[in-house]
Amino acid sequence: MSQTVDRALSILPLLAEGPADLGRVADRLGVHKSTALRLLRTLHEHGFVYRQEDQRYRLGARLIALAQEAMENLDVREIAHPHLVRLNEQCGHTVHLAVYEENEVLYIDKVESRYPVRMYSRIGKPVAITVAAVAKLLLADLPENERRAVVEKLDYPMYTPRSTPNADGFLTELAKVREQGWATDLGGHEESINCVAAPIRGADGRVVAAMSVSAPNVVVTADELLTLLPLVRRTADAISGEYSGRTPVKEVTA
Amino acid sequence: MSQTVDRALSILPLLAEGPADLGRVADRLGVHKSTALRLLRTLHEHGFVYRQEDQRYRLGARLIALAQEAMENLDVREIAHPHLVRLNEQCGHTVHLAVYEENEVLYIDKVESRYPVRMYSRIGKPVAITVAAVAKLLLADLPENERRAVVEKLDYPMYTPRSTPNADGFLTELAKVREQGWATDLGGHEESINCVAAPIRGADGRVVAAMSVSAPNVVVTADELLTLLPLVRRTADAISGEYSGRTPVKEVTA
DNA sequence: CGGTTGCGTTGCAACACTTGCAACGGTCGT
DNA sequence: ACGACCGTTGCAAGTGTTGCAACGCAACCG
Repeated sequence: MSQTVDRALSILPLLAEGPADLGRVADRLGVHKSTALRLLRTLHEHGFVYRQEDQRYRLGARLIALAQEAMENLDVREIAHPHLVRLNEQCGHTVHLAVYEENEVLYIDKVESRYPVRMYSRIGKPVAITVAAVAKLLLADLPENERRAVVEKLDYPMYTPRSTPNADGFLTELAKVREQGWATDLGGHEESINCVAAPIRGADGRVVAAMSVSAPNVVVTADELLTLLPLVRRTADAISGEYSGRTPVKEVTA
Repeated sequence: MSQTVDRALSILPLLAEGPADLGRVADRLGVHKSTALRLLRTLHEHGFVYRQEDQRYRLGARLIALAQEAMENLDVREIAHPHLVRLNEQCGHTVHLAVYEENEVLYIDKVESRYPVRMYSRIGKPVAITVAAVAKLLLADLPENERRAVVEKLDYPMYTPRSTPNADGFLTELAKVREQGWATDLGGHEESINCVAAPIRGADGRVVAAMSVSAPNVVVTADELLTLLPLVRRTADAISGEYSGRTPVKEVTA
């Protein structure tokens, strides 16, 4: 909607690929070097980009700090965290918390497995939306029309033979998940990793987040992991209860 | 330098304080509502802001994902991580990795203490720059004039009676730190928490990052923590060596 | 129930701001 | 020492941005 801002913001994902010099940024944006320079300067003033010694631009520290604040403002996260820790203490596996936001599912918290074999994932990383157990729960709860729209637009990469192959299969899966109130990912993302997930609901019953327990086959079989389902659901329900109980609206005085 | 972009970017820190509606954003920016609306729309298209059901704007998911990528691009981090983990396995305490960037010191990695009592800190959170041990190391290595400039501009909040009180005291401390090649924070930030830190240097000898071990008094006394100094320094040196050894330039084909 | 207030939204005309150009200055490599 | 390359700056042209005023909509209240 605003050309100038649009261009400036487009620089950031570009720099996320790695440091780039002025010429490169200008080329990728399709604008004159001087234009790119001025945009970069503005971004720099705000700390969104950083200029390293070799004069190339990198993403800046303020971006990281800001993202941090963004996450801390999510109250689900704060409420859920102690529950996630306790669950981890009980079962020992990796515990994740995720939310949905405009075509993306994002991990917003994580407690690491206590077993030596750990799965790779990072807070802030967009989730493999077509296969992750938490993603299924979050998408399953979207209003009918929105859900269809999102599902149609997705890609369905075959991470493994058991990955969700296409939109139709995914819709069927989502229907099942919505009905049963929990979800799994049995080797759909990484051959040897399974997850069980349960939804966290707000006072109105809508799913506001989802949590999961993940473990590799070498530690527990899928069947063994499934025996944790009641525990996971109880934990999710506990968080739901606490979350709907009060609405701790952080008031910022004008 | 670019008014439009400048305004747009100013919206983000503003939203970091908490969700805000259109009117509020316009007021804070000092522009007409329609202008603010268009800026917000552009930010929205790029996923930097999110519109919640009550129509108010929040920081968006893409911001978090971008910050994530920004951190993964820092090669010190990647190299250091396994060393941090090993150090944590050896001593059991919380291990931090931090870098300096334009007047801020930022934690970019962390391995949690294995003791039940943990200190609060978060990756991405700007560090208490006047007292943290890692901050001292990073600032101590700045070129004379830049160091003075930064130190003068800082605030010196008295978190505890042992916090650095003012610029002069800080400069003295930095001189000491530079000379001895390591730093401590003994209850300068939180009364009961102590840290020992060591610098990580690039091939040219400049400090590129700093790492620290932190533990509360209730677990180990300051003296006991200091006995870990050799171990911390060895770890830092190991990282330095590996970091200077190769320059794994991530090439992105145009 | 109708009027009022408050909010987000849109089309438009004026003009401020952005844009690309051309030229400069520095650094590196030959 | 020369040329090539990259970042930087002043300027004139014009495009994109801005504030305004008017609209639609919901909530609130008399």
